[in-house]
Amino acid sequence: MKLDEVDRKIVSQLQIDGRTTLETLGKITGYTNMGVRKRVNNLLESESIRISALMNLKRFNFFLAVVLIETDGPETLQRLLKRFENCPRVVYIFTTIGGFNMIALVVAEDKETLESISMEKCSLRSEKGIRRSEFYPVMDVNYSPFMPIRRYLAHKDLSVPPCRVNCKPCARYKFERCVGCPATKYYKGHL
Amino acid sequence: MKLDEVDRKIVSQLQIDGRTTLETLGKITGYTNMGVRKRVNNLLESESIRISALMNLKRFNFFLAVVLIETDGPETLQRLLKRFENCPRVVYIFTTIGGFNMIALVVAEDKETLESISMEKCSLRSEKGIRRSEFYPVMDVNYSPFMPIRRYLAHKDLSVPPCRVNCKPCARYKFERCVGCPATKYYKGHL
DNA sequence: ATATTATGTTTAAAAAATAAACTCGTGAAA
DNA sequence: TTTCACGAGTTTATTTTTTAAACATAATAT
Repeated sequence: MKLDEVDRKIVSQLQIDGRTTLETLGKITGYTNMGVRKRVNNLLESESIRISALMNLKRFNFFLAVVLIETDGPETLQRLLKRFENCPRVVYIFTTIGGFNMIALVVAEDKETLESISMEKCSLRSEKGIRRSEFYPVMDVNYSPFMPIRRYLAHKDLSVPPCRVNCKPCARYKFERCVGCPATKYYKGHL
Repeated sequence: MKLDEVDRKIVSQLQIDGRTTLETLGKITGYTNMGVRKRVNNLLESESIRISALMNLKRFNFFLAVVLIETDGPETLQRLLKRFENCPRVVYIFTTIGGFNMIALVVAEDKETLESISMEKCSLRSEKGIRRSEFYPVMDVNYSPFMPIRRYLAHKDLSVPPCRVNCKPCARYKFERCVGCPATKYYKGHL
């Protein structure tokens, strides 16, 4: 898949404002609104692009961290991927080659909760079969504070978190040092 | 800033489809289209959210890498941030605390070019004052292949790249092992 | 008590999106 | 060469959406 100059202009504009009208996109490209419509529809239907809401981390005072993980083999890696597939705190999970074979970006509503997902049973690092891991709290997201936080996973209606680690028995949750999982009923935060 | 249940539904839907009409959002929330319109406008004007086009890495066969950097102090860090501010290959740069103080996500059109931004003078790692760095090619972006590649920076009209490192004298560029900088005229790739 | 502000609704007008039929150039097959 | 199908844009008429403005109403501040 390759984009020509017209697609490029369309995508650039849609990155700045994903709700730009077809009329405006037409003017930018020198096409009619119907011409540009077919381009945009193609891009969307072929899944070349997606137009999506990003959240401003600064506005919401969200905290990010990068987690580096080395597993003892591919089974552990797969287990981790499966387990955190629907975790609303996971922004990205990359599998990599090199010293670490998994790198994740995770989000929390406050520092205390970030600490929970650094150490507790609900943490990526808690999985059996992890040889080594490092945890880097993010101080600044430079250039642009907008991130694709998976809000639709924070539906607050489950009784067991997607990762299957119940918050209730956790001391941090009990003593109000962690807001719990945003996908469950007993969530206490504002994600 | 806090989102209530209505905002939450709006943002969730806009994450799935950023061009969802106000009518549809109204139905989802039980509001009129004008009611929901004010919510959406507030979210956008307060910069709580942004609606933006993301690119499908798989469709375009893009390659990602995570770069970990430890600098000798804050000056080097600031210099790096400044230098790569408008680099179209940078997806994210985080400043972190811990063993590494900078973590970046970079993108390339092919493996050869990825290698360039791992080692060449245009690489994040080439900056003076870097004590230590690691480079992790991403094998898989799990769950969702959509990423906010900064396409508007790939305008292909500069004569000197934003990072100020000219591609022309570079052997990799000369021997077609690197497509060069997407912000410049002599770019040979398809970003 | 009395403004004031934040939120939502209604209405009518303007703008945008859509479906369908049409045009034109290109490239493959007869 | 001719013909036909196809992709990419345009035009037009119609339907949907968006928008602005005036109006409600409840909560908050003075």
